[in-house]
Amino acid sequence: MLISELSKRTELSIHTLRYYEKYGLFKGEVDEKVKTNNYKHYDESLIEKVELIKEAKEIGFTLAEIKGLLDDWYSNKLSAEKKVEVLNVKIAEIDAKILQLQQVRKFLVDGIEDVKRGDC
Amino acid sequence: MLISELSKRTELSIHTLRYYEKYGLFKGEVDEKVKTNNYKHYDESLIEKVELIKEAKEIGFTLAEIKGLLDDWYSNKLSAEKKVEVLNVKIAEIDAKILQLQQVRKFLVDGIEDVKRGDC
DNA sequence: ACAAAGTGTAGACTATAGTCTATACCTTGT
DNA sequence: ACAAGGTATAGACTATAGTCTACACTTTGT
Repeated sequence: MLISELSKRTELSIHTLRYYEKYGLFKGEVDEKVKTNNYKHYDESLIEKVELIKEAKEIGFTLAEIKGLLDDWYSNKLSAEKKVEVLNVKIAEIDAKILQLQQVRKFLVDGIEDVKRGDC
Repeated sequence: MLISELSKRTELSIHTLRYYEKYGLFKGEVDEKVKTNNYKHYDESLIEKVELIKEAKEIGFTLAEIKGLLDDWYSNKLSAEKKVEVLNVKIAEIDAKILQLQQVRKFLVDGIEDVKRGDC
């Protein structure tokens, strides 16, 4: 698919997608058979990858971190053990974030109790 | 306490604290009895408030959102019902974030399974 | 009394992550 | 064939959240 379809299906602007591509989060392929243009084609599987990027961003990972993870993942320079290790580090980071969220959540729930008791 | 103590105890730089103060997240009080300077004094209770700001930031709230919440909270313009409502909205946002984290976590855990099965 | 360290303000600078504009070329429908 | 719309690239611009510098004044230790 071309950039506009990718944009529609991922609900990211063409600008943002190009920014991500230039950043190195993914890349499209120019059809070598076509000499008249250099339109880039994006694979069906990219949809899922972009969705993951979106999720990762929303939960607070930076583009640099996401790129690092994707690079490691698709490099084939990493052994299976290393890949598992990389993933476990990220899982630990996520668990830490979940804990923080639960702390702030508790703070807010306590706040509601205070209000209901008239302490505020 | 003065700014340097606040900085040490919150582990935020003086620059950042001044930025937050100027942003309106909190404010120090100038001692009216002292005419020679306009050093600002910060209340003991601010430590906890700043910690909350730090937590909220880390879990992805922007300064604008945090300011909105704090303003509502300390405004006394809100009825108890409104306050509870505001808090419930934030709790719902946090729950959504936790769900997202769990989704990405699952993705990574599945990734580990793939690696272990040799799919990657 | 003097130097060193603390405080306040303003404004410049940086990094991250876009977002937009201009320009030029290409494709498609009629 | 031609207008309308799609694509690529480069570079300018924006917003958020700091971070740093310069300058002036104040406080404190010796």
